[in-house]
Amino acid sequence: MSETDASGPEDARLVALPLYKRAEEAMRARIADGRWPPGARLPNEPRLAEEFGVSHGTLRKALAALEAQGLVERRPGRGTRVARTTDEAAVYAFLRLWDTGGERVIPEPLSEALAEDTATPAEVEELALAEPRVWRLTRCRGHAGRAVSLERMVLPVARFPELGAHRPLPNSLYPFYESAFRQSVVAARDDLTAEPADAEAAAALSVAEGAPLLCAARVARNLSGEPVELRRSLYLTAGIAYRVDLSK
Amino acid sequence: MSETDASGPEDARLVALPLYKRAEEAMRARIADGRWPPGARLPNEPRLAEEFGVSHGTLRKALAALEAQGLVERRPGRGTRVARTTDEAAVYAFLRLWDTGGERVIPEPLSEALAEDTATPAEVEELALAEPRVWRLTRCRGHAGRAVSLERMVLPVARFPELGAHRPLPNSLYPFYESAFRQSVVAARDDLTAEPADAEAAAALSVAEGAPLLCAARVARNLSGEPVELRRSLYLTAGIAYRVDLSK
DNA sequence: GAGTGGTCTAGACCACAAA
DNA sequence: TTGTGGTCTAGACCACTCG
Repeated sequence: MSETDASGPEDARLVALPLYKRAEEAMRARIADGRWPPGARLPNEPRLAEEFGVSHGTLRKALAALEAQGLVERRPGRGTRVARTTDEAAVYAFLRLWDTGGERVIPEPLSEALAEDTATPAEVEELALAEPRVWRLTRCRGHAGRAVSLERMVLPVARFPELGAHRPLPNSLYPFYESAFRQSVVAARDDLTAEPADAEAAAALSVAEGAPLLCAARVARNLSGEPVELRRSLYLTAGIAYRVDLSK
Repeated sequence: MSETDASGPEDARLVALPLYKRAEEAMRARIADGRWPPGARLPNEPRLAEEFGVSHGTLRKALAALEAQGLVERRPGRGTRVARTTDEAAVYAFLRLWDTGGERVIPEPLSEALAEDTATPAEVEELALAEPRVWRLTRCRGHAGRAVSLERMVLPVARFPELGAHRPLPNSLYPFYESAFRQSVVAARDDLTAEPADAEAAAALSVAEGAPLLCAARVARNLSGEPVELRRSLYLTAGIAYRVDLSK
């Protein structure tokens, strides 16, 4: 049985791709556009193989790639489901804080402020905005009795309508983006620098102005690679570090 | 043909592992212990499959895992080789600096100092040293006409004998570790913090004492997971950032 | 017991690289 | 031309989950 997104040689863009790659991209597209929403169960392997016109082994190679990227979850005897950002592993993927004792750190919310505003030209560029209205969310979070981070988020109003109706916002924003606005964050880039504390950060984190803070400037993206959120986090790295594991 | 490291069910520790995993671990062991040194060419797939007593497809699944981890390189028509740390991709894996223009930054050496010393108790612990003699290597590197990093490395003398005979050391240390001392770095963990510049860093980087610097505290490990190098890099993040790509 | 994903095989054919 | 890795198939059997 032929499928529009697993089309044959008539599609010039896909004709050079191996079958397993075509099946992978077809399934990725279904997840990205919502035909297979987070949590949805996929047809079983024989069905998918028949649908895409490939063998069992080829279809499994495509599914293995999606699983490796954290897009689907497979369990023997249970089936294959579209992964949710809610899952613990996905939350930790974007929260890289560890304390000196070797334990993960999850800061708790201390305060938040939300306002609607017009994006700066740089923000319009970075968020690829067609319409310059954005939310500005500022959040202070703490750990072990003291404030450790000041985060300033920029969110397109077009992607997050009525964000103000959901306050106070939950501690974990990405699962909330997914469940409330169908905006799944699956990738992010952090540019890390050391910055002197400005007046607002100094007050929020109880340090002197000019004290060294770790700054993480983030662009968070969805499955289609579209920017969804800008975030500038300032961390007071006393007893806490931003951990990065590197490998060949 | 049977192999000691691809043994049959008589090996209780491995009996539960699937065949592709056993083949993968057997090959990983050969790379780790030097039977297959960096750059060495592996037997072709049919030979390996016969040697491990598995089918073509199963053997390929094991090789694919090693390739994904950057341990081997495979090229159609050419064969499979053990990857070298020298390869460009491997060097960049541990150098995460980008400038604001979106270009990679590779700092050039400005000065270096090397001394033999006794490791602190913390260093003995982190490097799992049986013998406390270490090299202390301090290096200052620059980019675009100004000093941008001050790096302090700690290397076990037992792993790096006669390190002093190789001065001046090359800019890329990890390929040098591999070629000169058979010490391949395949993984590292950076703990990032913001620190005020001490007197030495302030002088080396031409900033005021107390100025914010990005500090990367690294433990670099070989294929067996053994710590090979401790490194504390201080970066002047003016026009430069430490970039991290995160994904589910 | 029915249905799911996980493993493994044996063989075919292809594209690529080097002698 | 020879040998390499890359793709794909058809079918088998297993382990797990759940009703």
